[in-house]
Amino acid sequence: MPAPDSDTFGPLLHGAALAWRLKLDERLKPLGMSQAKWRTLLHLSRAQQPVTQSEIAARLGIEEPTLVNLLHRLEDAGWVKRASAQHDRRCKTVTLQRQAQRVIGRIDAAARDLRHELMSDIPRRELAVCMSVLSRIREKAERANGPVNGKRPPTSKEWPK
Amino acid sequence: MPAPDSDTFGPLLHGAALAWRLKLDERLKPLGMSQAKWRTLLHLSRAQQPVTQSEIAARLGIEEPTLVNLLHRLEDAGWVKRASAQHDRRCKTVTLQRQAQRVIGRIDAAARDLRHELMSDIPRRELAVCMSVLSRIREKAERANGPVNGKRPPTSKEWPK
DNA sequence: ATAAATTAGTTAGCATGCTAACGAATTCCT
DNA sequence: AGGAATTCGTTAGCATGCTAACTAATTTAT
Repeated sequence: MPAPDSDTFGPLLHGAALAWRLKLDERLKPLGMSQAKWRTLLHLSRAQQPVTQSEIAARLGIEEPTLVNLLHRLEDAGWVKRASAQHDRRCKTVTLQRQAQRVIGRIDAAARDLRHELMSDIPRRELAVCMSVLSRIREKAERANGPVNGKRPPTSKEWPK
Repeated sequence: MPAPDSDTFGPLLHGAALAWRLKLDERLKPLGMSQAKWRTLLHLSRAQQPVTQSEIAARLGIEEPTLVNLLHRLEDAGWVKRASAQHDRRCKTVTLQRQAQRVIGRIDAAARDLRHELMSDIPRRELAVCMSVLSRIREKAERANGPVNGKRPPTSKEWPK
């Protein structure tokens, strides 16, 4: 027996992540936002340079085809605009429309508020232990031997939360 | 400043949960399994009585329409069978086919192996701290005030992992 | 210089989740 | 008993992820 409660760690980890995500989604819904959308907008707002689609996909940890769909919806909703890049006609640069600039502050604030609500009264020492455990688990899960093939997931996702 | 690394806890939590799930999915893929499917099969295998669809949905933490689709795929693949219940003609009971019984042991073993690989060399005291932090966060995320409406998520999901 | 390889974006098709709206069966109330 | 409310399962339609296979453009290598 490695650890007393090892059998419930999985559900707990997934439950905590799920509850966090659902709560933020819930709060951002009135802004017409969903996780996929606001993550994309936040990333764009932080970029100094115009960004290409593959850069965004890599940063968000999703595949390009997934991003294409997402950008279509964001474009239809008037949040972003795509244009061909001059230096490389294969690329398209994605930029925020004016109205998107306005909501980004609200998205940021909601994420920050939630983070504080969820973690403010947890002693930082415990938080540090928890984070170190999670790091090791993520690390191992990303490197663990595959089933038969040695396939590897795309090493860690970014979460601008 | 509540905690030094509070800004990266969100990404870390989600990254760890994601990496864990991806790894298990990866290992079960050769069995023709995906998370949604093996979770359903595991639940059925543990039920003593025949189970109705709404019971399964509640246990898995998904909505009924979602389950309908999933059961269609499981039925097409020959894993489960549906039949109308006698006591209540609105209900259908779901039962495992013989071939499903055979893979359940393998699913269980894969989940157990992974759990041990990921957590075996983490000191149990640290694990306990981590779990207690995650519990508090999940708890709060599930109870935190909604955005405008007082909507509540369905309080914690089951993970037979 | 030009054929081969690579890269960026797209489309097609699937898996997994959701909400809304509905039909059929059952239960509840008077 | 009989109409109203509830419950179970379904369909329809959307959001978000994936892989595979394609086009167009650029870079690399001969």
